[in-house]
Amino acid sequence: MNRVIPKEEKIPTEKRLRKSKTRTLLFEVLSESAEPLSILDILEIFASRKHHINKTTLYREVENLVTSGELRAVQIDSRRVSYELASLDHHHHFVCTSCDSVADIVFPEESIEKTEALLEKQGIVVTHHALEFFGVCKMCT
Amino acid sequence: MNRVIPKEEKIPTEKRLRKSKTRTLLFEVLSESAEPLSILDILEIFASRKHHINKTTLYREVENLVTSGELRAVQIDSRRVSYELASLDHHHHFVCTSCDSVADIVFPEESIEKTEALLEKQGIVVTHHALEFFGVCKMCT
DNA sequence: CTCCGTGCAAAAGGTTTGCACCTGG
DNA sequence: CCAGGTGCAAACCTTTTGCACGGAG
Repeated sequence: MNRVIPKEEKIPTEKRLRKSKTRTLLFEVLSESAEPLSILDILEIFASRKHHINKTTLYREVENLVTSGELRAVQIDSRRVSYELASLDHHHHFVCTSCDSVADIVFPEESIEKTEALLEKQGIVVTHHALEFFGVCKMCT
Repeated sequence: MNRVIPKEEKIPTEKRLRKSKTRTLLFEVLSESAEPLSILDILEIFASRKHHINKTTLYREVENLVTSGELRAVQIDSRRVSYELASLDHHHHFVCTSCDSVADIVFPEESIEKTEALLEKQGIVVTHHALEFFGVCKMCT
């Protein structure tokens, strides 16, 4: 796992994150995963690796990393939020409604950019967008 | 030939929905609303109209209507699901992360259709998609 | 008379909070 | 030391389930 950690510009409100086994393992697990993981997924994987971690702690850890911009929250399942590395290239998801698997999708962004430009012209600030496709994957048909 | 005696099994037919004050009011409220409503929103509106309705009942009612294809579930807030009339033209949403308001967005579908065709060619069945833009609306800037 | 609509209580399941203690820098 | 990391219990909030009854068709 080779991650470049951006030099901090010492913004007073920002937490300085320390090293911790949990955080290291979290990045490891996320970069090995082909799809975004929910808190409960991560908890399970941690357990299988004999790293005992409290659920609450993990929730807080993940929130820290989302705030600091290292993780991205992804809403795939209406019941739970999943997370992926923010360092991944911008992409979208295909979600199989049968087995809940998730695959990355590349999508030409021009039309999205055009729409965003249109919105900006109306005085709206667009920060990000999400595009998901739903259906049945090859394995499930 | 060992002819199997046909069982009087009910083929899972759809529920026949009866008339009910709740359902009528639900459609009324949803068609008057400019944005998708969550269960709790609806409950509040019902209360303001002096129509007492149990939360559980509403959950079930809405689920029935989603199943029968009259409502569409929309995931805008990670914490709760919202609903809109399925009879609305296909569209997407802009969500203001400051005031949580939602506006409909028209978006050229060609690129999405192209991507869907590509997926179908890979043996994937695409049933639907969702596209949301997030940012700050005019009122909040 | 048979489903569907409804209410109430309680459970379920994901997420957050409060408090206390530990620990890296 | 001190702020961040951690654990535990309990609260919170949305959604689901079980059970019972009444009413439309």
